[in-house]
Amino acid sequence: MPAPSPAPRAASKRQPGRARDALVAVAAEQFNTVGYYGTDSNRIARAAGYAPGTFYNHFPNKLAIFLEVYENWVTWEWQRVRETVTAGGDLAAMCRDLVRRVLDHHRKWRVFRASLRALSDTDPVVREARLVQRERQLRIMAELIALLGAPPSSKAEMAIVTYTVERACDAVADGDFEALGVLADDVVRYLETELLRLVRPV
Amino acid sequence: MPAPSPAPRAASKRQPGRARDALVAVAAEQFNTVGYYGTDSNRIARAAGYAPGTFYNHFPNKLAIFLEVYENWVTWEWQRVRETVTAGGDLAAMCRDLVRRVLDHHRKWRVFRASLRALSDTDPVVREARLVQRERQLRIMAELIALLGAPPSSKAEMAIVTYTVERACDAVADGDFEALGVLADDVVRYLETELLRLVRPV
Amino acid sequence: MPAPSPAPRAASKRQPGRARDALVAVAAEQFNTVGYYGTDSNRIARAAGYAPGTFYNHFPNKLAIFLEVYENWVTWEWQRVRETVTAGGDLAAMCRDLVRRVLDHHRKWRVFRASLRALSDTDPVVREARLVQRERQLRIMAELIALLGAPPSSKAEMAIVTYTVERACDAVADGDFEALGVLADDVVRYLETELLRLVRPV
Amino acid sequence: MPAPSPAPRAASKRQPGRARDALVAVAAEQFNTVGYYGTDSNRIARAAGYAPGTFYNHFPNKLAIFLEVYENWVTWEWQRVRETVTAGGDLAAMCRDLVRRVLDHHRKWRVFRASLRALSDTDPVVREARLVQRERQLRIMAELIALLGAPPSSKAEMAIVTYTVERACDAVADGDFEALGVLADDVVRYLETELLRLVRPV
DNA sequence: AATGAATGAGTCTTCATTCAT
DNA sequence: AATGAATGAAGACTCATTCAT
Repeated sequence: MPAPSPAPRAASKRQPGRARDALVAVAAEQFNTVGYYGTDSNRIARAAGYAPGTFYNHFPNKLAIFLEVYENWVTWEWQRVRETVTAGGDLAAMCRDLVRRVLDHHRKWRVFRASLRALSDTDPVVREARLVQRERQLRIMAELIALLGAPPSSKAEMAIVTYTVERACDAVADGDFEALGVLADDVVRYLETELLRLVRPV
Repeated sequence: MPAPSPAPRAASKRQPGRARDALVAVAAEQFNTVGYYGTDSNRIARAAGYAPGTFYNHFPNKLAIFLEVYENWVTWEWQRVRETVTAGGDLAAMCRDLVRRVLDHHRKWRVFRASLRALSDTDPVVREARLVQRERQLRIMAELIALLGAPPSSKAEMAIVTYTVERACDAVADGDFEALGVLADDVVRYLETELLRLVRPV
Repeated sequence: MPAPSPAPRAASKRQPGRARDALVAVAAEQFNTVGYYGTDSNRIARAAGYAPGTFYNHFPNKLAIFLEVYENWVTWEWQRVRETVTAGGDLAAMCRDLVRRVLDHHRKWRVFRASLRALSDTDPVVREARLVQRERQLRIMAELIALLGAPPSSKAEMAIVTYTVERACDAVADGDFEALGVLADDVVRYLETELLRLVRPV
Repeated sequence: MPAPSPAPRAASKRQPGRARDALVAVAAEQFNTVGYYGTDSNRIARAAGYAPGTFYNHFPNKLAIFLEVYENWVTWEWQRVRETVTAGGDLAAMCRDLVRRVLDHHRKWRVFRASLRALSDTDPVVREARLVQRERQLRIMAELIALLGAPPSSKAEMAIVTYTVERACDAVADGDFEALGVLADDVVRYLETELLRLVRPV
């Protein structure tokens, strides 16, 4: 029995797609600040400049926007990877650049990734979404390896490298190594080597 | 941490330490079933055979019991590792056994580990606790390596192997590899090799 | 993520069963004032002198307390019927008294009955509960008829009379007849006759 | 009220009255499926092939369309009754036919009638509307009785029969009798007899 | 006449935590 | 040590209604 409400506001907001984008942007920022459970859908809407109800005009529930943020995140990451790869140049330098960029991305999205990892172990929907994104990443990886003229790697190899790099980046981003008195540089070098091995042409 | 035991009968109450143990056992099981946020402190108490208030006679808050479960978890894991190492025998066989056991442990505590990973990225208290346990693990690892007569490894090396094994085990436990059509056996072999490299005497 | 809350209040309230009774009483009154959909669980609790959460310590949801009010309602009604029947005396006078009392009861619970009727056509749980209460009423009716020495009626007869009386009482209570310019007395006389026919010994 | 027709194609829009009819048809179907409170005005519009705003171009609020559905319902019911009566023939056969048709109608609109009954006990506007329709029904009834050459009945008599038939039909439609193990046939025969008594010429 | 994005108060429900007994 | 009724702030989600276009 919702009571009648007054009319909507700002005319500036009536552009279609505007609200959805604003919502996703704010959600990404919130998830990356206070985590999934610390984020409240009403706050996302308010912070984006809308009323709570607007959120549910664009997403069926909180999880849906989280999944959308996730998909965007993967897209962003691989766009940067592709940029680096297509820029060409020395292989070793490229690997260095790659690791640096991926690391930056993980560093920036530390808390969001924490939530993602946590949820995918608890929520079947997130788990499924993650699998989908992983497949996507493997496909892109294979494509980029081919682009470099390297021999195709086995799915197992690629999967292991993907997980290793990802986890290591998360760890560096989380400051785990640093906190343990280990130079992150050592880890970075390790990752660069692993990558180089993967993309080195015969 | 012994496997969760059934809730104590009324008759078994009022024995010192009894309630606390029962609560921790039930909490471990709950965290490993529905995750941290899915676990209800009242429910822990009830499932253990006590009233909600009793929970707070033994733990200041929900996080405290989670941390206790975590510490128990680490203790238990390394007890098994130590057993395997001290049993002696062929190095390669030992590594195989080690990986298998650790894998089993992660598999069994899959959901709990998911929550732990998630929380440590969001909650500073959990993060701190995790660091403490990591140091502990590194110390135990160095000790066991020495026990085997292998040359001491760098902290970086050990940390990397620790993270790699841990993440890989989590991934296998989560069925990630399986879902991707990659045989987990390949991963297992990879881990065995990494371990062997670490503990091999000069 | 509910925030920690301060301690409970009034010591006078800690008597077990007290809260539940107060909640049911207030709920009955609310349902009978603004209907099921107009009643809010937080308001029930507050009006009973408790916090919102207390409601859910006693009932799983709003429907549950509605059902409890319903069951109580039936119990009250038939207690009054039984009183009248066991009081003995002239059959015709008894029927007059019966109709008057049932009518009073329906008049008093007009709005609640409106909600009950509406819900039982929409909600399968309420529908089921209603059937259960109907059976109960039929059993009591048969028992009372036997008590009066009247020959047993068929289930069909009793069911029809039950429905007729019930609907007619609802209609009178709702003021339908009155509003139509028909004297409610005519209806009442009709019901008395029907009842008398049912309970008249051979 | 003709049976709800499928939502109009885009091509059929912009014809005067078209939208209003489509909205009413969909609303009737929705009210009869999920009840008044289960029906969403936005959904009515969408299902009819229009945007939410269009709904409020044709009706001031949700209640208004409900009332319109109700009026249509009554009109339709009495059209069928009139058809049967004017068809002439044997009185007893006619009464049988009448009861069957009214029963069918109630059966088909079971859930809608449930909502109507509920609302009229809670909402004064619906209550008023119902009274208006009742008067209308009584007028039609008197007219039809005269048509049959039967002596005029008292308003009380007609009102009682109207209520009885209505409630009994609702009960049969709801399956109440069936659920109680009573053959609906018995009820039907009872209603036929009551009707016959009403329309039988001296 | 139609649109549809936006509104926002309202409502149910949860659960970590307290404290008088 | 144990109890368990009570707390109450928080948060997800709904939906009748509006209005600028």
